[in-house]
Amino acid sequence: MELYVRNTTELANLLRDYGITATLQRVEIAGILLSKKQHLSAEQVMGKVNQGRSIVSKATVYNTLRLFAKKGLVKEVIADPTKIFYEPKTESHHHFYNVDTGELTDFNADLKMTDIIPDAPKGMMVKGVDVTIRVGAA
Amino acid sequence: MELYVRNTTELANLLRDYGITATLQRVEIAGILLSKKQHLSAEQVMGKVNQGRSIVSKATVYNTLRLFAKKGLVKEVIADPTKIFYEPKTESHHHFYNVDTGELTDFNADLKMTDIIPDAPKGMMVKGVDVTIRVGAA
DNA sequence: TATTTGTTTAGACTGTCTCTAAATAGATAT
DNA sequence: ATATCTATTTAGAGACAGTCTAAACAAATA
Repeated sequence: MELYVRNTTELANLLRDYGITATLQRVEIAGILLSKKQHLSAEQVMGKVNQGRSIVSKATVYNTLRLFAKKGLVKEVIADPTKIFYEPKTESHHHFYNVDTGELTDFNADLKMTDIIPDAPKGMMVKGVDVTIRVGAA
Repeated sequence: MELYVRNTTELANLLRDYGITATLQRVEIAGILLSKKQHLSAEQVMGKVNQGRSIVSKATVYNTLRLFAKKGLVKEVIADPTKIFYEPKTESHHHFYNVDTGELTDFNADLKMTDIIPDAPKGMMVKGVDVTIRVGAA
């Protein structure tokens, strides 16, 4: 599964690999978000996908990002209390969150966080571990 | 600094210890949130503080919780993408977040997370480390 | 061609949270 | 005490991310 894809057919195949029907709008959105390591909010995707022309509606942007996250193609980052960020799902990494600017930056998890976390409550399954390091002006 | 305080004068003193001017409204809110280990949203605090009668306005609830967090008396929990939760600031612990129900539960950090995290970016200071374990129906 | 199923859409709507400008309360000076 | 200044609270308007609805559209199948 190749991330950071640009080509339309490759993108369509990638979507199918994740069980997502490829449509024009979905390919457009995937093309933007998966082009490189980045964290984009729904409104940022909205802006980039509709540069000038209007291709994808707001509802579709929100629905599509949610769908991508549910299918495991992208990851939601919950760190900014005002909005969700989306990022390509790459190797295990976590985030610095700058509380002054709202900026997100990655750091690699050399030590697997899963090694040090407790078991999930009975009947529950661990869906993921998110580590956020809040940073700010010293 | 005694958390889980109920008594009004103790609460007022606690607020002063944290550099917060004690007012009727602030003491009411502190009394609710600091009474025990719990995670409350602003709207939940709003509901509890105004049982029947109306004592504290919405604006004051939001402003006060933000003030408490800034002064270090309570902690903001960013895990639910739709709202902020507030909790008494106790020993280092982290959270299970049930993605199906939105429920938060604590787990103790026997291993200090600060031991395994990388340095903050240049000129930045680490304000805190939050670990959220997303769980859901198996 | 008709039917079914899935996707997209504009725009209304919701819920959390913030802002504003006025009223109130508390503290300080005279 | 009384006047003055500063901090706090307030109702209500407003901002903004995100969701919902019901209709239009597209694609696949009968």
